[in-house]
Amino acid sequence: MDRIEAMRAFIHVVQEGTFTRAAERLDTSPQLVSKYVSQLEQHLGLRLLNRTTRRIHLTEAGNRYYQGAQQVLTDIDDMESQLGDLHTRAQGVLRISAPVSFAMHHLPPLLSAFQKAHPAVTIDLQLNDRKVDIVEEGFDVALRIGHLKSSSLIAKRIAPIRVVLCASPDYLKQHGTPTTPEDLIDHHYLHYTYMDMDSIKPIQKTLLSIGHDNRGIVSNNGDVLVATAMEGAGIVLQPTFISGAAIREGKLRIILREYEPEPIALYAVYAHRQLLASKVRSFIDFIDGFFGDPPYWDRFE
Amino acid sequence: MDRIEAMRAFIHVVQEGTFTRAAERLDTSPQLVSKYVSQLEQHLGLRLLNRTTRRIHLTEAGNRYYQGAQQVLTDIDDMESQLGDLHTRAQGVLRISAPVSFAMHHLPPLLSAFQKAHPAVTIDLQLNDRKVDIVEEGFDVALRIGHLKSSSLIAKRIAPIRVVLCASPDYLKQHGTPTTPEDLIDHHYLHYTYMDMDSIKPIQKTLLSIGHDNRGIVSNNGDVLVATAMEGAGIVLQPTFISGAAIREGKLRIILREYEPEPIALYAVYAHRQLLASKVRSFIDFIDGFFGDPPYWDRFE
DNA sequence: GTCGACAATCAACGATTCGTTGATAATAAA
DNA sequence: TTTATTATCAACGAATCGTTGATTGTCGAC
Repeated sequence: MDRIEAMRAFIHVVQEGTFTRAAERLDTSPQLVSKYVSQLEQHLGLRLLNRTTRRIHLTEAGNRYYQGAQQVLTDIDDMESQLGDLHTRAQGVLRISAPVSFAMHHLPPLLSAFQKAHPAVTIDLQLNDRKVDIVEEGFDVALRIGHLKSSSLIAKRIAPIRVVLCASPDYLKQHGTPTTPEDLIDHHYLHYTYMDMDSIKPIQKTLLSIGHDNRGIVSNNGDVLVATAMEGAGIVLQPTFISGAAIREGKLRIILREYEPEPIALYAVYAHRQLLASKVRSFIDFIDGFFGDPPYWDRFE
Repeated sequence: MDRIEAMRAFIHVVQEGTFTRAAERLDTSPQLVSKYVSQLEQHLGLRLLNRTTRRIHLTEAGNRYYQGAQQVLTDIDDMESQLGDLHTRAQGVLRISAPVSFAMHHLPPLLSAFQKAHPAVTIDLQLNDRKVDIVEEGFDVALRIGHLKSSSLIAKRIAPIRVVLCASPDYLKQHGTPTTPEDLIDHHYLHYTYMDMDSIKPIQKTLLSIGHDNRGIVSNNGDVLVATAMEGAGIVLQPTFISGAAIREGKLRIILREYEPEPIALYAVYAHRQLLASKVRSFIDFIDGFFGDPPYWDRFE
């Protein structure tokens, strides 16, 4: 028995004064209304209505139940309509996890525009380069860069991420421009410790061997490495969303372009495809296409 | 879908942190709990829980719904347990309709005793000799005297009601004691206007003819007629619950005893047999047998 | 009074849903 | 890796739901 429907039926009977009219209101049959009320009485173990075929009178218990049930139903309706708003309008707190460097370079304009479009959404942006568990840590959505292994999560591809080798013109003039991966052996390499090596296989071996030589600089922050490369300290392998501006301005130059690995991608990762809160859905829609195709940071040539 | 059960399932999942433990608590299967929560989400149109196979986290919507649902469920439980009390303990207002004379003569001791046995019951006793509609006028129980025609109401027989012809010894000495119904023609008859003539057929004809002669007194109150008969004003046909005391004391003498009509009865009439509020059930049980068998007012010989 | 109209309930019948069982996918622990 | 645990899916029989037609009881009109 659906107690809520039964309560609704009972309340309508009381208000309309008759089973038949209540049934019309509820758009069902008098028989069903009668059944509901009977079941309700059975469940409660006492009579709610004294009824002849013509008229209806509330029992004392019925009177109390009527008031209580009315309250309960309005509570439920209020609650659900409130949730309905949550569903249709984007509102509430949107918790986002994102990689540090990418967020610092490219999220501010997006966040600003999104906030303007959805004023009722409060954004909580947590920057972190480790792989967070979005369910465990309560994130609505996480931005991730790389090749994602399959999981129960949904990963929507937002933009391609090119990773290029580059160095400053000064450095290249001084040490020569490599034309094959093997040429890299003689160079300074600015090594990024979090780099996902799976995604750049073609030149992986060479770079690793360089890394082992410890000739160069190691950091877990790409921005520092790129800036250092601009100073002429060596060759750096970094995504173009960091190095793109310097390349466009001529402060860095791409090398071994024909060995550039297949682009990896930026993904928006979230927990499910259906029954998504509107704030999440809106954010995914918003970020998808925001950066252009190709993304604006890749327009340096 | 039973939304209430679904809400209960959801709440237990949140509290226990796991579908399986919630299922144990609810004494059902994890599959069913999962189904319930899914249905709830489907109904609301949004996700309440972010779940991996190992852990569970509340969505923002889920958090709100959790609090609301918890409130709703406790409200319902409170309401129902309150009604449960109403059902098991006798309490509340008990509205009784009763015939005027019977109530004045024989209800006070019963009411007093009942009140002592069920202190939480407030009695509202309405005296009325017309046939009230207990549903229409909101009575819990009506006491009625007579032969009841069948109806949708339940009528429980409480006691036999003997109706006897009697007169004072003085009157009989003066006018003679009738030995056949035909003898009554020459007598004064104290006529009760509400008397149910169907129940006293054997002497009905004679009495009616006397009534038409208008020789005697007419009243709608049996007590007045009996008291008048005790003064020697004539013959009266009244139930023994009025005349019994006078007969026992020798102030009235029964006549035409062999023509005494079949006893009619006192009935407790109420609306239904099942799902009776405890106060009504208690009262019916209480009055049944209270007057003895035969009733104490008939113990005059 | 007798008849007709209306209201609630009862009975019975498909169609649907419910709740169980077994299997599957995914993750954490060992 | 393997094992154990967890949530979900699929499918089946059983129970319930909601409809239809008939029944009972009550009111109003002639």
